[in-house]
Amino acid sequence: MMNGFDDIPFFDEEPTARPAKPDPAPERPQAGAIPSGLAARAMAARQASAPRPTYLDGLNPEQLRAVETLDGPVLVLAGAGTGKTRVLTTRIAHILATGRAFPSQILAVTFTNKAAREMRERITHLAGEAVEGMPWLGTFHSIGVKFLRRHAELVSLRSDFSILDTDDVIRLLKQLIQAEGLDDKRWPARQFAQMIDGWKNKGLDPNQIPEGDARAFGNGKGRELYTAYQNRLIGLNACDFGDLLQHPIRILKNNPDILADYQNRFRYILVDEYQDTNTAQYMWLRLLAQRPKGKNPSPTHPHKGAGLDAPSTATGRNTRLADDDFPGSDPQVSSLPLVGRVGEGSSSHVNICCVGDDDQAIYGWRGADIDNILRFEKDFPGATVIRLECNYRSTAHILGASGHLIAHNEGRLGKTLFTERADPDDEKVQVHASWDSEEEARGIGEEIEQLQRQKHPLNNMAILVRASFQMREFEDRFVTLGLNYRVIGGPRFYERQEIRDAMAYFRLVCQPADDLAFERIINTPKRGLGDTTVRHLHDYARARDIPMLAAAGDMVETEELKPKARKSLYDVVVNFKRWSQLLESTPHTELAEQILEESGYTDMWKADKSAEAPGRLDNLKELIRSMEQFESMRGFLEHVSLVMDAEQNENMDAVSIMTLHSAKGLEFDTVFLPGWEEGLFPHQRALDEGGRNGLEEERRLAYVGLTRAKKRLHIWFVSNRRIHGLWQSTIPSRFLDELPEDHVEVAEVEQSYGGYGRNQYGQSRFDKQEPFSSGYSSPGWQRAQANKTDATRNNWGNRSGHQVERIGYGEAGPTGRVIQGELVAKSKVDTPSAFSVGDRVFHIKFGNGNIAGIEGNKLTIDFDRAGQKRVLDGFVEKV
DNA sequence: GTGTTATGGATTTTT
DNA sequence: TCCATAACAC
Repeated sequence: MMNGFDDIPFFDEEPTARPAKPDPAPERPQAGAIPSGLAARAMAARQASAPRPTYLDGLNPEQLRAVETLDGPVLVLAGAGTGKTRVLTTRIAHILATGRAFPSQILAVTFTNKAAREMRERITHLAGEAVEGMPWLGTFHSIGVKFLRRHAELVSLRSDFSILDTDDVIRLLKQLIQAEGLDDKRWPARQFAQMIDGWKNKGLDPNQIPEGDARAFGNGKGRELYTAYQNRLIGLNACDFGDLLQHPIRILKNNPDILADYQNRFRYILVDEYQDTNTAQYMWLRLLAQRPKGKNPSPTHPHKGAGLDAPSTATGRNTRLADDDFPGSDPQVSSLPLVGRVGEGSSSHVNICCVGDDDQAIYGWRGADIDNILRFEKDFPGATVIRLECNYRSTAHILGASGHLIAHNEGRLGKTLFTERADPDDEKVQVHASWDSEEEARGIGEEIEQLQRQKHPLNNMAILVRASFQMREFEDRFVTLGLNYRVIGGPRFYERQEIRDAMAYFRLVCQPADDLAFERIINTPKRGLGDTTVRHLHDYARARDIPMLAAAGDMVETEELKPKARKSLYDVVVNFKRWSQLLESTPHTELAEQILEESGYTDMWKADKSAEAPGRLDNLKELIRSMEQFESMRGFLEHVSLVMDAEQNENMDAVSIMTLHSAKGLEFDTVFLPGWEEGLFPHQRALDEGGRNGLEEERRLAYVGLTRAKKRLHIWFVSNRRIHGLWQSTIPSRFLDELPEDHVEVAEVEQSYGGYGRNQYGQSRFDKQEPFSSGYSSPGWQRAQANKTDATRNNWGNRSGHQVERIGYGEAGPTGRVIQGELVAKSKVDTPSAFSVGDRVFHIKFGNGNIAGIEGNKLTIDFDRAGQKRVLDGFVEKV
């Protein structure tokens, strides 16, 4: 099987020693010419006798080493809360300050826009304005776009290509699937979109995908469909997200001169969150991090004498370096006097610095390959590996608990975090048991209110859940309590229907070939242009290989359409023609408003009587407002396609609710982790689909959760949870067993709730809870343990009495406890229910009742006290 | 061409 | 249970 990067040579293929570089004596800056900020500090740094620059103050020895080891490959293993971002930003400041590179010669990649933004801000803070000229600081995707806009023609695109989001992609794929004569229900476009995404994450084009993969979809037509999709994208002058990396890789591979150009340009490469890189990103990095081949234009000092602040110091010019002014291309720059210690960075290795934490790799499911970080030293021979293990975030208890948990994973690079903080008042990690998710939400609400009474800001608290369905219960509870909360993640501004519709109008005006935009809005608002008309247009356009808008322009001249549709379509065509003409002459916000007005789009929502309509109109206004910050409509569209998020209201004091995934990188004084039950966390599907690796990723996710907390960490689990409308009894997460006793205690269960079901139908397992300090010996805990083995049979997705596959480590873990039932396979067989209608049964949560109906293994039961509920048959017993 | 009922599926998510 | 999407009737 081709892996797509056989032809990328390794770094050490060219072991030739670099020529000796000039090492000019630093010049003394001229009095009065000293600019503020970075340059001044840089100059100070350059003087042998001068004290070390202030931006290095306060770094610990490892951090300092990570900042100052500028030559050759460096892997910084930065544990949670060890100052990763600080190292990264200081390192860049240091490179700039020592004059080793221009801002435009540094490639710094992140995964999210947020991380890129933060990095830019912090470098600016450290280094002053010079960094605003860092054109190659951004996400993999934004850098990919920038590259691709320049070289689009090499992959048959025009530089004004549009970027499709997942929604567009799915609609397009659906068309293609139907065009192949396949049943789009049997072969869902959504699933195929994920497959394509997976292939692109691995850097595979249609010819390279494994035969098995190709056959697995669409009656064996996977490869044809993928090919057709790529062709269609070119036809649409569009890219999907994967292409933003795929196309650049292809361009770099096929054009050695371009590759060499960029290899020369990027003197320093920095990568954030390296553990999350996928294969394609790895390939791209590896291409760029190679030594230029062949006719090497003196890589040692490609820009003679171009120390960073040479221009700014000497002339005051160029404090903001434009995109293209990398040294050598600008005679003014390259003729400036030699100032910095240029060329010192040269060695036999490339200056790539990757920062990451293998213990926080939680994106395997979307193509991230944790092996990239585990393999670093092999990939980059002679690499310096620096471990940041001093944690500045959490208490010793939190650190102890999380470290103990993550130690259960195999295949780690291995770090042990420590803290210098030792406060006897720090509380241990608390584990709370509750009866069901409602009580869980109540309990956490109480705790929050308690903290609030002690004047702790809500902004410093967060609830981190495994799956987003868990959020609702908290929201409901907080609404009744009148407690401010903020949901992070969730549906985003630019994904709202009205925003996407409006954007489709704008897209079509800027890019008349954007058929997907055309199809989205041609009948929005309703114009009587339904499926049949669209199909006509589609066929016409396909037959002549022209965009649909153009086809519409043609067809209104013919008699093919019914008069009504024809008139309607004519109006649309004329409108778009007019708007396109106004594009250059009218201010873009004005034009945007005009488009939404004249198309009848805003009227559509004004006429809508539903509750959401006014909100949607507000959103449209907000959209126009946010356009103001951009120079043109095109610039705005580009921004939106890459930056899908819009900032939240941060002025309000509110508890944050989010998934564990979106919590990565954040920290809070108090963190609540609800839902630590088998099946939910670790999630059953992760176990089913990912096996041991899946479990380890779940454990890393748990580790991420634990390490978000600075002072207080409260973990909760429930005995009963409703999943897909069915009540199921649950058992505590195995991760709870993996927490060390000396840092954890079981919180007292407050009796005040008197929740329904609790004392009526028997005691909760944790009613008589004793703290962990007495060992895991409390009756409740023992019962839970007993239940655990027992309940494995009745576990999620498992039907009563089915066979259970046990794959254990077999060995005692660090707790000294044997982990059993490591993975619980999902049963696929539906055995007929052993119950019949009318049977009298007992359920642990709802008590006694009579079976009213049976569908497979799902029972509908009329309970004496709880009313009618649906439960799985495994959770009731005959009485 | 549009409004209403059935069906099925239901981690995690960035760009 | 609950949501989105899809087939169906008007």
